[in-house]
Amino acid sequence: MKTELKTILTEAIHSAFQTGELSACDIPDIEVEVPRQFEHGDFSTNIAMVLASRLRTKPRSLADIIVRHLNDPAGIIEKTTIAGPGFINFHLHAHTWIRLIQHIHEKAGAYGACNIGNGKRIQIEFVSSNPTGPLHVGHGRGAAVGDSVANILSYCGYDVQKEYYINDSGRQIQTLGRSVFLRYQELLGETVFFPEDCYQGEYIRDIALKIQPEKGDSLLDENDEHAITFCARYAAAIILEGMKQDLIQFGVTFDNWFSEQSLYDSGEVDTAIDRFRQRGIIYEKEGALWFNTTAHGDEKDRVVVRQNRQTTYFASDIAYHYNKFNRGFETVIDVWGADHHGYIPRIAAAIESDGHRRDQFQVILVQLVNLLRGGVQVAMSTRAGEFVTLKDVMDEVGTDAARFIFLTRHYDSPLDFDLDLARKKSNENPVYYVQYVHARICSMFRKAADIGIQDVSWDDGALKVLNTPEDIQIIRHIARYPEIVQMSATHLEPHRITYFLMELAAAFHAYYNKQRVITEDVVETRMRLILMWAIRQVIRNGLALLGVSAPESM
RNA sequence: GCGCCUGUAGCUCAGAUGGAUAGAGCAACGGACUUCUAAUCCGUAGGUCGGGGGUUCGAAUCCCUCCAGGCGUGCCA
Repeated sequence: MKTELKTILTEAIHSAFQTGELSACDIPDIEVEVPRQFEHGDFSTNIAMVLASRLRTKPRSLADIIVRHLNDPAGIIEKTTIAGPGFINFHLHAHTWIRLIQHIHEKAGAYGACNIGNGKRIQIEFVSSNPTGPLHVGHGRGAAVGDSVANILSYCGYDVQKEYYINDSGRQIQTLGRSVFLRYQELLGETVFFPEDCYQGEYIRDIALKIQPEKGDSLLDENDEHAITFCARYAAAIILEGMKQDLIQFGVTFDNWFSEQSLYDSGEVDTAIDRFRQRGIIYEKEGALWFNTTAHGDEKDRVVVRQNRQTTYFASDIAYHYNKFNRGFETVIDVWGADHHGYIPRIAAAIESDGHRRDQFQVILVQLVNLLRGGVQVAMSTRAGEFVTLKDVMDEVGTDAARFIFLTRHYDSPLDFDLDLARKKSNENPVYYVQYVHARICSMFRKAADIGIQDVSWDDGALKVLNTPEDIQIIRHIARYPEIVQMSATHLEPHRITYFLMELAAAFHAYYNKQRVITEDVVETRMRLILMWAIRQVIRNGLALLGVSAPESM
């Protein structure tokens, strides 16, 4: 609709150029938007005001000229007015709106999809939790955001790959091995000192318990280093498997699981270091190897290889991101916890040093989640092993509620996750509020089938029935959906869809209370059902992008 | 100290990438079920968009500055 109006406007301006009523100039991007006020019409444009400053004339008289040159061959506009400082407001014919329903019927599951991605290959890496403990709610938010962004991007024509980066190398894994080994020794009756920097959680004991029947007490005879390495691998595998199961329950699957260790095994870390070293980007100082990240705006250079010859995580991250781009992705998105934001400049520096543009690397920083129960914050401490896991939350409130609530905030804003609210089956719970729309419409269709109405495909008769103010209002609402999807794709912001759905749900429930759908008038009923069908489709499409189910009944 | 993020109704948050009279949910108050699912709806009340400057026809939105909060600032992960 907007594009049609833009075309009409562009032609009108050109036409005015030709008659000399406007002196020719470059036409800026024409903005057409939905006004806040209903009286301001269905769409409005500020083009006259923008042009006025260029042509140094009065916006209102300019608007007047443009309006006189408007040509609307398809007859979509009912009337055009000039208002305020120079807005041109368009009021569309009811049938223009109702025709949109036909469009939705044709597009169905693809209504809202677009091709702004044009097949561009894009990778999104998320969760990527170290396999040293179960996923907690914070990871859940990252998973919900990452998965939904991936859905949205592929819906908008991008070729998306979802990847999980497994930090299965380095000190944390060593610590994991040590923790498990200590618990294992403890289990076999040895008195051990369990240090504070080891993983305190009960799950460490559970893993040790699994090793015992397999290995007996034989690990005690091996040297500690071997035993710890064994425990580390064993534990990481179990934990990783658990995370995969949790993610499956959460409805998140990955296209690829990428191991950090593999970067060392394949020599890619060394290769990356050598390559940058040859180019002088990595240099030696005080016995360590440094990456010249300040050249790309970082505060200070960062160490890649320490004095003791051990590599830092930055080293493997350089190799990892190099590897990503080598796989042909045009854009790479990382989803991180907001506490890692200090890491962006150095990764960006590494990527730029490889000859990629800064905008080919995007980071979504997800703020933390506060769990609330009874209005009180649930204490969480990873260190002490006291945390509520993602699985706990899913089991308690369900995956739909969890996913939806994780997406009810901009990722940049901390999220209060109210467990009591999430479990509640009432209008206070936004998940049910939206899902209820779908269930209600499904119920109508069951009712309609009972009285013999089966076929609800588009019919031109709808043009005569769906023209009440209530109908037009809700059609205007669903008309905005494709733009919302596009915006959330370009901004990587799934919450826009969440909000859209909540608003659409409100509009539907209001409609439902005001306008009866199933009546004795079979023809009218069928026409109204055509609209209901479209609304249900939009709800379904939106929920799908969020990874939330659309139940037939509740 | 420096950097990033945040500051909008009593509370939790949206705000179309500069538009017209700033919105929603919760909480408060008053209403609506012999009705396609009341898991719903309608109404009332609530604001110095943290403060102050600037940019322009026009600012919650962009720039500067100050204040408050969060996070970061390792040869940690």
